[in-house]
Amino acid sequence: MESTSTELSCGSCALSRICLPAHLSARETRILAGAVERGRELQSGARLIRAGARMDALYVVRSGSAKSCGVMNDGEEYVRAFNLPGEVAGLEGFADGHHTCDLVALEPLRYCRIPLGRLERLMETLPGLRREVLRLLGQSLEEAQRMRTEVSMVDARGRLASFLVDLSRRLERRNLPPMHFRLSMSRRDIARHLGLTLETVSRSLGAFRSAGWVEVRARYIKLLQPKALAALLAH
Amino acid sequence: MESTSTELSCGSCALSRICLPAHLSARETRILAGAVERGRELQSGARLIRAGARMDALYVVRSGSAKSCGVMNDGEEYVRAFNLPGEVAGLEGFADGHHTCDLVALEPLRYCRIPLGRLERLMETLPGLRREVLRLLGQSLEEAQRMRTEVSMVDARGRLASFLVDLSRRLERRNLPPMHFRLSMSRRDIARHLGLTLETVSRSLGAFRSAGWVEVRARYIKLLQPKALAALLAH
DNA sequence: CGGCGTGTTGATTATGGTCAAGTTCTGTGG
DNA sequence: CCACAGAACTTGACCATAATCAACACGCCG
Repeated sequence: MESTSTELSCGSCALSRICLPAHLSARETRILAGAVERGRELQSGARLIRAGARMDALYVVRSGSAKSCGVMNDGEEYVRAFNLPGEVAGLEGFADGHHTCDLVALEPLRYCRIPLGRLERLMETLPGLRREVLRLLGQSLEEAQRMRTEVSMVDARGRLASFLVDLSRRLERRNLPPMHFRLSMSRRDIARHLGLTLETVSRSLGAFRSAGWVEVRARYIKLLQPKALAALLAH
Repeated sequence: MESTSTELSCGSCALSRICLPAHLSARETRILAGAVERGRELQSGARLIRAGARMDALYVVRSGSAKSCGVMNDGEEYVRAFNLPGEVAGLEGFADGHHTCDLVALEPLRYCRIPLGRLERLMETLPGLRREVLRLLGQSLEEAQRMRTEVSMVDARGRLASFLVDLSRRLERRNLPPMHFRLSMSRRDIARHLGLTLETVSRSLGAFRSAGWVEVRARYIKLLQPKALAALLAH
């Protein structure tokens, strides 16, 4: 949990428009920055949060990406979410003070950490931060509920299309190329996230490629006709 | 939004152990109660929250039940949640200040309402209320994420069994008979909630009946072997 | 009693899961 | 740099589950 002087503060962080300080005033951002700890770089596969562990902080991805995942009682893995830079993970721990799923790095990962005690104290005095945490939770809730209806109402290709389009949109917000990117997660992870098998993910990608909507080479994806993909959502 | 003197205050409400005041001190409960408005009785089918409307309050079911629902772009209805007495609805509105789904009464419904402005002001001074709202959001998030993995990993009977067992558990918390109850929602609503068709719900119920696990007469359900139902979740 | 909404049951079909065989990618060590 | 091994991915054949289409029964209202 070292913090060197060369590290960015929230105010000057490239992610400040996307991350927690998004709607905070300059003063609030400065105060929040004082509570943020910067973690050392983790390697791929490292576990930042463990299911069952006491929730002691919020974690924010600074660079790299992660998956929020766990195992069902039958041993099958599930993937609740993928986390890109600027996204906050571990919010579900507010339910009872314990995390219910793991947070695992998908590639070399840097992160920030906001100890819960300090967060609670800051929320007492910073109304903007209070609103922001509520907004984050509301957003995660809305997202989870939307995903749930999608999994139950949309077919395999529609779900994969939605996943790709959503990913593209999130990359765009981060000023990363939205039409040509590398998937940091395996087909299996995508499948577990969308409630499919990896074979179906593979086949659906193949169908998109045959239709000329995407170019696929291993984990590199190029969206050629995002509108055609988005149209699959209408069913 | 009338409030008569015969109405219960939060402190003496039978739901106080389940509802928002669950983890508040007596003092905090008393202060919260001052902010709570009691709505008049709505009839079945009435819409308490409309998708797209500005979020102006939190709503709590006091008696009766409701569904949180909406329509997909293809016109199909989906059901995000059913709300029992003591449960808070509309939390997803924290995302951007607007509701994304309707809240519809399934039977004659009474409710409480906490205007957002007053809630925010109270959260400034009541740390317990702050924690409680975060807990509620965390719980809804955890629930939505759990449901999502369930819809994608568990088969039709497993999902229906889970639904019945969960309903039973929630009724028990409210000191209502957990083994013999009336479903306030139609088969269609259950199907839309679980990502199934109403035929599949009907057939699965039929299978449970044949197995001797439940008694079904119209909307009246009697759980005979809840353990057998719960065992379906292991898959 | 009649009519409609709600629910049940049956026959058929289609989507995606399962099992299996191969191919490509990636990283490692000679 | 190449050879190799193991993982990740693709593709195919077959099958099971639940969706669809359809007919019918029940229950609740007038």
